[in-house]
Amino acid sequence: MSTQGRRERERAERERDIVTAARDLALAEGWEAVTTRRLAAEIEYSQPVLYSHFKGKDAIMAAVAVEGFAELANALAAARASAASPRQAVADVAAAYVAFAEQRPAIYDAMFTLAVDLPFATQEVPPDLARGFAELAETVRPVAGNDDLETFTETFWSGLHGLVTLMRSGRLRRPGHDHRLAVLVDRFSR
Amino acid sequence: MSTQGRRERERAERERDIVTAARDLALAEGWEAVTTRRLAAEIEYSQPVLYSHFKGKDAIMAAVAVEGFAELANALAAARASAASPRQAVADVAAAYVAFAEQRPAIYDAMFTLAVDLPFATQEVPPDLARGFAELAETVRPVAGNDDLETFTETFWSGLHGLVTLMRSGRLRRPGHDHRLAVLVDRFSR
DNA sequence: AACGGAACGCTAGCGCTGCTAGGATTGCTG
DNA sequence: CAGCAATCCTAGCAGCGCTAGCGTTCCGTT
Repeated sequence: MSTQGRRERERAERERDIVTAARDLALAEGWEAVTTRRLAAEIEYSQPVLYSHFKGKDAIMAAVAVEGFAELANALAAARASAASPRQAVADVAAAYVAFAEQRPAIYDAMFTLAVDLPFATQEVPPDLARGFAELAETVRPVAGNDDLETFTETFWSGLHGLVTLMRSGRLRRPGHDHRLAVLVDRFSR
Repeated sequence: MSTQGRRERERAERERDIVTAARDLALAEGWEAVTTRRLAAEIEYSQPVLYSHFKGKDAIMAAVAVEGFAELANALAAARASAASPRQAVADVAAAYVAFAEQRPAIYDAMFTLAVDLPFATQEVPPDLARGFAELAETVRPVAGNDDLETFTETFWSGLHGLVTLMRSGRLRRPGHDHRLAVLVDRFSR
């Protein structure tokens, strides 16, 4: 009876360990360093155990991404809540978004550039992803003007995403970063 | 005398074959299908031959990317030249950029998401890349207002890049695509 | 014209990847 | 206590990018 309960608990715990190990390893050394062998060594189990929890490496990355969605949503919500004005909120939330991407590049990649087996523009979007998007939408609502809010939000999001990815891959010079962000925010706040 | 000339010619030809094969294969089946073995089979030489031309697979991808820069620059130039007005030019060039990315996703990836061993924000930017950027800059000059032109261009570029990447990875719904592009262009044309 | 040497392209193989089949061990159940 | 079921490990597969080392072919020189 309680034995089964304990085993399920241990199993859930181990699943968390896997995701945590993947996350930490990715943050420290990038996703190319996250191999199933290293992951297995990290949790002190053999490789095949991973596959009794996840369909494959992509699914593990997806799990890390889902964690990231929650973090990002929280960061955006905090930035919006503490903003002095609706206009300032746009700038603050944008800055929070960029800061998140810069501080956790590997997680950002898992969320928005790599793993594709996550549902996005469908019904079954991960709740925390929807929450983050909603935060963004509420933030820009006052400046959306006549544009459809969802479309407007997606476009603003794309701008942020473009800045983040181009800069981190070295396509944009590091300086000027704040200026570009300011231009983006300004153009979407008029 | 002429023997050496012939060999150099053949060698150059073979190098072109490699890049072409890589490009075609990537376009047809994506970069994950482009392996050094398949590439070698395609050009009907053995694998190690590739390494006498390029430092590695990344260098081959970089060569494909450089070809892409020329194509993109041409497409942007054509769109700008045939635009009815400066304002319309912004929309047309943006549409041309997006169309390029959609029609040649693999090449776009090599140019802007994958290969990193290309110089970007330095002195030795590939000429065709600089040309493409210059086209973009000239296009948006009339609408840049007081913003620094280079910064403004980079930001607009980021917006386009964000739209392109998020949509192709399934993060944005396919419909709405034209609307989002319209919003972006509108916001950067005011 | 014959030879020494360099350039060339091949076969074979290394260490790594994600992933899986099969068996041994463990622990619960009747 | 016997039998069964779940669990986890060892071993291995096919594929990856890349390279060492050998055999051949062709060139320049005596």
